[in-house]
Amino acid sequence: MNLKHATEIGKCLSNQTRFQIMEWLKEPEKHFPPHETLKHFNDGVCVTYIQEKTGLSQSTVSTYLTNMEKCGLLICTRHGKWSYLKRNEETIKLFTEFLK
Amino acid sequence: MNLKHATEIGKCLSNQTRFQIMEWLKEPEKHFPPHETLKHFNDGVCVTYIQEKTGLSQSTVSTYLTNMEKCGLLICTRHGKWSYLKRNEETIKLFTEFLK
DNA sequence: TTGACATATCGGTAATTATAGATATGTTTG
DNA sequence: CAAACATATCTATAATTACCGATATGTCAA
Repeated sequence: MNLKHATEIGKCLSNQTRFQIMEWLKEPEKHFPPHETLKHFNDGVCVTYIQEKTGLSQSTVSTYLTNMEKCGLLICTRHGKWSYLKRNEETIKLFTEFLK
Repeated sequence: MNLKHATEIGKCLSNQTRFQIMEWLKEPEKHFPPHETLKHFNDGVCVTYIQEKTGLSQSTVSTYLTNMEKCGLLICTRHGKWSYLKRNEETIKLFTEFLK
């Protein structure tokens, strides 16, 4: 973790919807309906569910999630036509340790 | 700490200069010259020193610091005509705990 | 292969933020 | 009180980000 990387993460956390997504993903089963094909949330939540919950457009949320993945806040796993997102606790830890 | 407050902090940390200030203030004696009137850095560093180190204008840095104080990232102590800024470790802790 | 669906990217406009200079406020000192 | 100095606030413009609709890409299932 360096200053530039940490600032990129700061940018992601500078928007209430994006920060909210990070919070929702702490407990997916609490905030999202179960997926049709997957029985668990091991790889997180699909883009559509997140998008619907935010109330923003598909393109906006897709861009959010892409950037959040780029800076390492989220991990994206593809299963068929779905992309599942989960928190990257490793990066979160590095970020918080860098800050304090 | 709630989502709105955490996002305000995120905004402060979304700019490289502001994040840098947080880092400098971890070890003031390492990054700033000693003050003329105060022998220690117990209350942090004066605005002028921070401003000079950033290379940005006085008004810009003053606004940065004001906002960083408003969201609780910094503590401002006035000594005569100088304002001294130091990190607010309490808020930083609450923020990092909220995120993880 | 084609249609349906999930996600990503592009291109544009509105909103917000960055940043500075000018000016105001508050404090010390002569 | 007046001058000098430290900091804060105001006003304006440039740069960036927010957000959407349209379109492209990728995948599955018939």
